[in-house]
Amino acid sequence: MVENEIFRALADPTRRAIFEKLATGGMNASALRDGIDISQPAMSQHLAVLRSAGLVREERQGRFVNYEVDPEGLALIAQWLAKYRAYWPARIEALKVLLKDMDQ
Amino acid sequence: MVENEIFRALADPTRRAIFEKLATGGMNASALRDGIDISQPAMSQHLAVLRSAGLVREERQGRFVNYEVDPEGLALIAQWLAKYRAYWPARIEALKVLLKDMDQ
DNA sequence: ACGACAGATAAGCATGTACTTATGTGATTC
DNA sequence: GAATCACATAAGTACATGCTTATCTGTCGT
Repeated sequence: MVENEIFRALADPTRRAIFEKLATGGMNASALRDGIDISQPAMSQHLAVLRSAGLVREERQGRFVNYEVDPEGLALIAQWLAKYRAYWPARIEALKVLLKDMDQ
Repeated sequence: MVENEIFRALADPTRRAIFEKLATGGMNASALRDGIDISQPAMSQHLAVLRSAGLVREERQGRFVNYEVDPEGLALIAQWLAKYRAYWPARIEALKVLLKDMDQ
């Protein structure tokens, strides 16, 4: 089950921090490390989890590996969330505004 | 951090199943149990986790406790997701359709 | 070809988590 | 008011998870 890996991946605060940083722009694993207090193997392991969850994708560039946000994972969360749209109250307005933004 | 509790709560497949069932309509803890193979204490513990994450809320009714989906938690996920709207590709179309649904 | 570098993988360990059984707490029924 | 019911809590246990240190793989510069 794909949702399982996604939510499991995001359940860890360090992993969310990595994802958030990656969302500011693609970068390699070393660049990701500074600012976050984490060892090289730990980072590598976290990236592997995020990648297998479809939240992040990699691209080899010589001896560097460039990581970037994979929209696939985000889309799956949105799909999951959409199943419960019946429970959305007034916040729908906010979402509509957001949608308009995306549309331009 | 609230996001932490939410994602942690949803990381467990049993808990997602409970939430999903609850999304079909509020019900008490015993009613939630049938169909899902789970002991009474386990259910109680899962509900406590979902509740403290803001995904579910309870209402005492005599000796029963009625549970229902709490929109608060869902809204927080949506907010989290919105931070990454820059990464949404063509799926925006799908979301727009969804939005139209919600709007009617 | 060799050393340095970016990153992945392996193995071990400490802590977290989801379950179990047992028991506690209120509300209901007789 | 005693038994029963719905649910919560406690304590223990097996397994998952995130870290560590050590090592491996592959690429680059010289």
